[in-house]
Amino acid sequence: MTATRKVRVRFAPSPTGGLHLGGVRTVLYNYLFARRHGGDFVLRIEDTDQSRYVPGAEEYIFSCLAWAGLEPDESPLKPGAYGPYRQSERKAAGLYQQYADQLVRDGYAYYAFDTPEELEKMREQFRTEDNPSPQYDHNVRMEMRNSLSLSLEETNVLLEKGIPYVVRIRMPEKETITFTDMIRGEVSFDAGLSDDKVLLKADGMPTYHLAVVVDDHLMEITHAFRGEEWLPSAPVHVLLWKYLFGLDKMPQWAHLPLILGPQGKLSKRDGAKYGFPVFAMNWTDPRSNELTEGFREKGFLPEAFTNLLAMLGWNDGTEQELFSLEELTEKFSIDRVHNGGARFDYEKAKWFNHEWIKRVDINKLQEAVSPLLAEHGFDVSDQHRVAKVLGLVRDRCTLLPDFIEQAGFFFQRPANIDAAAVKPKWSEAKNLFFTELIRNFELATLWKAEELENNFKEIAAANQLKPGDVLLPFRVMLVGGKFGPQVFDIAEVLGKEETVRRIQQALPLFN
RNA sequence: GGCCCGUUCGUCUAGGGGUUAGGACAUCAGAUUUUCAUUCUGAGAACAGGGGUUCGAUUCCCCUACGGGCUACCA
Repeated sequence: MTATRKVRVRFAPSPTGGLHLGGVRTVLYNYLFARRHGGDFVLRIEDTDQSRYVPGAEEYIFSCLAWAGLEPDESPLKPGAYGPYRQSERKAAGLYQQYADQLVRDGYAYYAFDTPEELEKMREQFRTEDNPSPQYDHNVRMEMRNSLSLSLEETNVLLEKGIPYVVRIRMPEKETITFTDMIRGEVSFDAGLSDDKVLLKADGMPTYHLAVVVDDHLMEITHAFRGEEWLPSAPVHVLLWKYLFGLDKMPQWAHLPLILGPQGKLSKRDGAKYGFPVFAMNWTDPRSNELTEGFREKGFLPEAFTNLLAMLGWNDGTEQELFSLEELTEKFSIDRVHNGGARFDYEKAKWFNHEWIKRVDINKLQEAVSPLLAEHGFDVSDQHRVAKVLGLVRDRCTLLPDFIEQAGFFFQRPANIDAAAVKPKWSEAKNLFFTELIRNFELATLWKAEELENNFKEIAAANQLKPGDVLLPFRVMLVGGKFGPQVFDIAEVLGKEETVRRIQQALPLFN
């Protein structure tokens, strides 16, 4: 690793469906690392499996990153000097075949002509209780149909006849592969235990194994982050680097701990099962029409989302837990990433969101909440007023949709008045009080919370009532129920006319 | 089955040879807010087990257990 190389990292999702928590966290760590080191963050689309192509999945990934504020420096949408950024296009440009050929030529890989049926037959044949999943490895490769077991002539005949083939890596029988992972330190594998992975498929497409090495090289990637589930195939990649480009050029690997669900690796199924989102945004599978909920639609702020993701496996060594993206950029370091998998805790996730709703810039809050309010038919044309309302109720909202309930009465007269909360303690004195209050309010010239409260208390005293006796009825009149912020603040925002009208309309319900 | 990774309160984690093992979420109990939420205070709650190494291990090493991942012409 030459220290002088510019840091370049990449996130390489396959566009096969929604983008889940773990994926976004990988993006986040990539992004943070790139920013921290003045490097580039590249988004590369791993669409080498045509059979798994899902329309819309790619666009969906772009939107998720945009929403989370984790925009790449280079991507299919924003090509840099290392394009194309889709592997299907890179394949079309002939980028992979030559390396597969080179490997075969050098004896590190071979052609294999086995059909899927033959492979299945082999697995069945060798499957025992002790070996439930037989591999295509050095133990069996000489019994299969490939350029190792066949003579050169036989191989050439098959090749000339156009018999479909794949290129497989020839894993060395006795070799220990060791490399240093940024998170785990030194890890080593016995190469002979791994199977001869397919590098190039029969359709000419590379598999992930070939593509990731070739592309990381061509794109000059210096640090490669990915989930821990990739660790077992890392020796294949290391070997490929050694054969093709040299270990000194290999990026530094960092295998991120997994994000676990209630049981095992977090899956989209967990979301529906336990009632929390697992994708960044809502995703509807175009085939099954099945909807998987996203954090955005559930009502999370992007600030909270990135914050909680960052804390799932990383901390800065202090007791601070609330970090803006800017702060994270400043403080993130890969060696403070925890090794163990982290179980996702939705309760804590909500806490993060609550905190961010309380502290985020009011303009950003407005941006996120106004559309929601508008959707519910509330008039949000007066943005100044909306800001005031949000400021008043934000403390009591954990998820964005909570604003509908918490702020709704500012925009719409309550449909139901909780008279039952008031009636048992209602009295003629109170009725008189409110009649007088209406008169007083109608004449008010200064419509300010403080002023209103003073008037309110004076009138109460004049009627031999304690303010507390009439505060709750007043609240119920304005809000409809026993909730909401300071009642005089509410009255101020509601305005004179509306406040008076609500008192007038509710009063008969208590008598 | 094989291989790999991991293991501190229920959860996310700090710490690291000698600490009352710290914080946060959640839970419970109080206080404040004449609504609710916020806020505040407090409580209970953890080093998986066994061997070493050491004057001393939660911390270092080994084994076991447990958890997880991988074991496709998927990524």
